[in-house]
Amino acid sequence: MTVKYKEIADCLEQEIQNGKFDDTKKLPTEEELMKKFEVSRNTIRKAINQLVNRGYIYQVQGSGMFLREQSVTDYINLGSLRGLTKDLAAKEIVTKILSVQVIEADEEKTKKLRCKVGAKIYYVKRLRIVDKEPFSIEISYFNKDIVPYLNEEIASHSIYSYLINDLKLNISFADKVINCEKIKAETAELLQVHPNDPALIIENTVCLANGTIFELSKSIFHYQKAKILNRINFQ
Amino acid sequence: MTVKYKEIADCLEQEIQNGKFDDTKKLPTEEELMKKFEVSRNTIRKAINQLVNRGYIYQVQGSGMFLREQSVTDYINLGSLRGLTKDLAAKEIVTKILSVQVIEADEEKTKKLRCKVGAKIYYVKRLRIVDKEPFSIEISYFNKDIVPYLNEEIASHSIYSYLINDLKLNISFADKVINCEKIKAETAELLQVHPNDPALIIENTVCLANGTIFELSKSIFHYQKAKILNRINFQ
DNA sequence: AAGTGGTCTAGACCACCGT
DNA sequence: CGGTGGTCTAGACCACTTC
Repeated sequence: MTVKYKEIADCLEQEIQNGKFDDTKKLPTEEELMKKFEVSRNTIRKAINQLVNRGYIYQVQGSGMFLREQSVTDYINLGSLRGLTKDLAAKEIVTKILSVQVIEADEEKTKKLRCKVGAKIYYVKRLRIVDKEPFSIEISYFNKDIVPYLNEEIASHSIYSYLINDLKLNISFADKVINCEKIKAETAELLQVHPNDPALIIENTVCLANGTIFELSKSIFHYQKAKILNRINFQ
Repeated sequence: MTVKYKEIADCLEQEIQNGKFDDTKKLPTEEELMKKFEVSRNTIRKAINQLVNRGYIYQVQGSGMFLREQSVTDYINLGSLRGLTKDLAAKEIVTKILSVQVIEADEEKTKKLRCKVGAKIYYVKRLRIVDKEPFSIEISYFNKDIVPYLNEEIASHSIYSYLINDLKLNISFADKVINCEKIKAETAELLQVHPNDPALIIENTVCLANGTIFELSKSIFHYQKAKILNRINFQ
């Protein structure tokens, strides 16, 4: 991960977050950045491209690179694959474990996780509490071939930190399907809403860099508390 | 728009959609594509990058480029900025105009559209009907400086086709905020659901390449019919 | 006309996958 | 080990914005 363009992107991201360009809303030119970081133009452009994709800036040909409006806190960031802990870093997040166990894949899980019937998978159900109020229910299934170990201790913090930093998993891409439904009675009770109230749902299929599916998850959000932000660029 | 890498990306996209690589689920190597299209490696890689961002393929270092699982046509594609007509191309879409008029910006619109108080803006309210059933209500506000003309005729087809192909607007990026709410009585009636049923909401702020905001919109979707798909890549 | 981003080339070397 | 993608460089020319 010691790659020049990512280091530059992370550095600039930090500077943006620290408000370094807030007065002009404008970044240095590509030439200036080339000199500052002592790299070629393509490397600068690749770093810049990261910031564009992360939703921080936009580029105007002939004019420059400018900050995008609005802070990104308080929203679930659909574009990141980092989990709630990172999205809502400014808030206090408590996780209550409802279940962590190894189960055998039934036919549906086999199909969705693309594993064999009877393969071992981790089943994790958690209640996420944000600023002391119930925020979401998260039900996850992990392929045990890829996530060989998991326990309540790990699940009560950030599973994604564990997967990335400890297991060194190379998480690469995901499909996310969003819809809304009437909430079921048992879930409603956990989220402290009424049965048949709305619920915002995100279903996730997450893959490693080699294309292997390693996680399925379903998150059910409190309809008054969860807002999803997605910044997109036309291509 | 006659740019090599985009032409190559569009060509490969077409081939993917035509099922050309369905047997192996694998694309030709970069070298093969360089020869086929007679361009440099960087240009091929830029084209490939488009396909990755559009959610068609993933790359595995040392191994090759592979198709992602088929994206179904029944989803609203959050990553595109093309409007419902393109997202649900396989379906019959009918648009019923509820209102098209020029209004003056109030304080709230002024702030969100970043225009002057009293500036002229188009207000468009439409009911979208998919396969003969009510699907969504779309309320849009366009800055009249940028969209000088609009009428029922245009609004009853694809506004985005008009903006891109006729007005030659350079639509570039957008913020999308998704949440869900209890639906209000008047909207419920239009979508043929019950008051207080769930509603899936997408609020959109859309910008041109130079950063100007030109559209605000709010789409209220039928909770049982709308599903949003988002394909993301970890960066 | 000067400044700044967008496209494209040619070539080098590295990192990872599979045999 | 050969094949294949990932990173990086140096330089050229084009397109758009701004003055």
